[in-house]
Amino acid sequence: MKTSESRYCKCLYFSANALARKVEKLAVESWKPVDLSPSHAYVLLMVIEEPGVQPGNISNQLQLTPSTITRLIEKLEEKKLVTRTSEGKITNVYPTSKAKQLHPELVKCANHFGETYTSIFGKEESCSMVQSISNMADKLGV
Amino acid sequence: MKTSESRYCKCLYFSANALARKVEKLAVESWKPVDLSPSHAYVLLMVIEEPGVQPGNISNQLQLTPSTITRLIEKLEEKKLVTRTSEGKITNVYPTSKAKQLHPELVKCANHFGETYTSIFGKEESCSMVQSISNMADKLGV
DNA sequence: GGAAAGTGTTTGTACATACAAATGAAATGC
DNA sequence: GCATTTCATTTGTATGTACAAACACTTTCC
Repeated sequence: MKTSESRYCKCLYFSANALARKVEKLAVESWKPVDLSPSHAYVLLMVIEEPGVQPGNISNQLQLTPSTITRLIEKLEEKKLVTRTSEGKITNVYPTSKAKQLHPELVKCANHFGETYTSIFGKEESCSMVQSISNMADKLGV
Repeated sequence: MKTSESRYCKCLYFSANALARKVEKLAVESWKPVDLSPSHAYVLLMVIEEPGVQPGNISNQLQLTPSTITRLIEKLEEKKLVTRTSEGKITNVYPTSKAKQLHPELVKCANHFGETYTSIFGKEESCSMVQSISNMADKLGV
């Protein structure tokens, strides 16, 4: 069933959620090769590309709450992909060598994801829509 | 932090999710007066406006899986807002009188929600964005 | 220098949703 | 007319995320 066949498609509530869920599905598929969920994968990417990065920083970049980041990091720690060290009130997260080895694969998945939706929507369209969507999110405030 | 300040804002994954989460927050706020979550409220609206509607139909319109609809209906049943009757393999959902009394209030909340985001984005912009977002969701298939 | 306010992180808990499998009923095929 | 497939719904279970409170450390200010 197409979203546009729904009486409720005219409501931002459903369209925004429907889009997010479908994008999520696509993303999950893209990251299957590394056996990580999209969120875990992006956290790991950040940690690899900026070793020692702090949870609060990840939280800001990924637009997820600090508690969510803690949970994501816990999982990555279980998988021996990152380690945490605490000094004082701040925590630093570092990639393990296992994670570093995985880096190229992660990048490949990220690219694949991007290419998939770009090929569906077209290049211009993709960029402008992502831009507009980010803009809307911003306007809706913190 | 604005979405646009994130390095990852250029990725559809984050922008779509960030938007959905912020819209969700706004919607939750709008439906506080009737003490229902947005999804519950929309299911209830459908049931009131189309008494006897079937879960599968609700599922299609609201773009949520059948199991999710079952859960939403269960909650509404607990709250004495709907009743279910099964004949054969099909189930019909009916509003209680309590629910019917609530109808005007529900409509008010729905309108308030719509007006809120329209006033934030502007009328044209709102419509065209909802349209584009629905379109994108459609293009992402099933 | 000690109390109060602030900051970064984690923990407890709750909710929305999905997927997969189970159920129960109807339709189809041979 | 029974076996098989299909369909609508429900149940069991898992995941992703958030909020609120707790914690641990820092900074500020008198």
